[in-house]
Amino acid sequence: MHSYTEENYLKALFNLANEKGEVSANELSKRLEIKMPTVNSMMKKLAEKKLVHYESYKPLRLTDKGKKEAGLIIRKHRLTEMFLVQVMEFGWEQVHEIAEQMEHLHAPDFFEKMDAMLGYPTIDPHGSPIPDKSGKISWKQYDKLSDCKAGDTVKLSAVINGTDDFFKFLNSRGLQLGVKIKIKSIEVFDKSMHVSYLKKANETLSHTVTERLLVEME
Amino acid sequence: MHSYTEENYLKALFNLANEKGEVSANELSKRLEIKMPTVNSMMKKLAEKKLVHYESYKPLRLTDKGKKEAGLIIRKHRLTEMFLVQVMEFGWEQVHEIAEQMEHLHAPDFFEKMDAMLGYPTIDPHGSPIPDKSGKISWKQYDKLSDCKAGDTVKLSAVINGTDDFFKFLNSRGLQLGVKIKIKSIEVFDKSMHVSYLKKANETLSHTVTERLLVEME
DNA sequence: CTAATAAGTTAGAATAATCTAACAAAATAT
DNA sequence: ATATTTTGTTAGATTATTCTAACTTATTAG
Ligand SMILES: [Mn+2]
Ligand SMILES: [Mn+2]
Ligand SMILES: [Mn+2]
Ligand SMILES: [Mn+2]
Repeated sequence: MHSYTEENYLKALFNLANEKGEVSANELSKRLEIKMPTVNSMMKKLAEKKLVHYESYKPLRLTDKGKKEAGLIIRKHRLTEMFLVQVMEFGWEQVHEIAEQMEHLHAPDFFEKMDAMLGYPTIDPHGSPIPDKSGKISWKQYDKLSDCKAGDTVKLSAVINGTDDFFKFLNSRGLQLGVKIKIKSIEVFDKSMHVSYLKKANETLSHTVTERLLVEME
Repeated sequence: MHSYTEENYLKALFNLANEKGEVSANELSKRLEIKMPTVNSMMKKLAEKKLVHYESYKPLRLTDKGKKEAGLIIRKHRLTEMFLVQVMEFGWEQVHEIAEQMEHLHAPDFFEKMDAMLGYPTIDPHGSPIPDKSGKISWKQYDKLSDCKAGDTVKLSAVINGTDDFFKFLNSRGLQLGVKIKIKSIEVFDKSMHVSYLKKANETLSHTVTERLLVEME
């Protein structure tokens, strides 16, 4: 079995690879807030365990085994978040920190039960896909709201880089997953969008916001 | 904050103190399956942190602070067990191992929510008291079934030293908390009891069993 | 009341995870 | 094409948790 520490490295590697393609030791170090030499030796250790491909001065890559392990940890994280929201009635802004700890539990029955209680969900409360039991993720084709044009009508489907503050902002504007948003116009100046949704006829969303909202075209 | 490791020492000290009164380094070492010298240095470390009273060659004692910390960990353990049984429909024999891990989560909101969902329970699924929010435990006055006399009618209120196998044995006999048991006779030879309860007119319980069942007199 | 046994302690070593300082390689900017 | 900066690596140290071997104190049995 892998330690709590090793699991956090795997998960960070997996997430960085999906965000940026290649993963450098430097990015990993920043993401985990752990100094480079520590990361470097951990990479050698994970390479020993056949979880990472490591070659001096080359970008870091997870092996298939590493990807699977990471996927299974992320599965536990996202199932937990879904459980906390659906069953325990937490807000979507409250669940990440708790899931960050619970993802390290070694309790297959517990997560099986969660999964069943939730009806085998495929996305978490923030719209991110839940990896299957073999650790595989199926990515949806979402667009950033910031890449849409005036006149488009879209459905809010996922939130990325969601911090506590950002979720609170979305709550205060009544923005939840599933909400239909109509883009009325876009300011050339600062790329802010004038949109309407639900009972709101005219809301303004800054580029900082629209960049973090993933939508599906209607 | 205390490490996972330190928390397990505190909990073991607390439980041993309640079972046996005084706690020796030797017993603690056996309970935790950690060698004596390791336990010895951990005791010095916990003494530094004012969690344990340590004097060479004297029995170990938790400080008030230590008792409180231990109580709060046990609170999390037992709330978790109750949640797993009541909300997630696990069997009482399945929950201890999961709770053993979850008791170390640092997530006050999570346990608050559990507590509320359960209606602020005072006992766990095995009949053990759940410490309050200040870590205090209120002990109930239970008797061992093995200490009762022929003719007594009692209510099964708690199970001690409950292993997986023991819970499965109780399940197979339909013995749950709350069941009314009438003691028909006791074998002098081996102290086994002939009892009746529910629809069972004549069951035999060995001393090994009756010793682990705590009951209330009717 | 010794002698033997059990319990507790000290010393020294190992592994995991982290750090800082120093050095090497690769990438970037004149 | 060099100089500078950034990135990656190595070396050496630190803290936490554990161990075995050796020694000391306390308890128990004759
Ligand atoms: Mn999350
Ligand atoms: Mn984590
Ligand atoms: Mn338990
Ligand atoms: Mn534990």
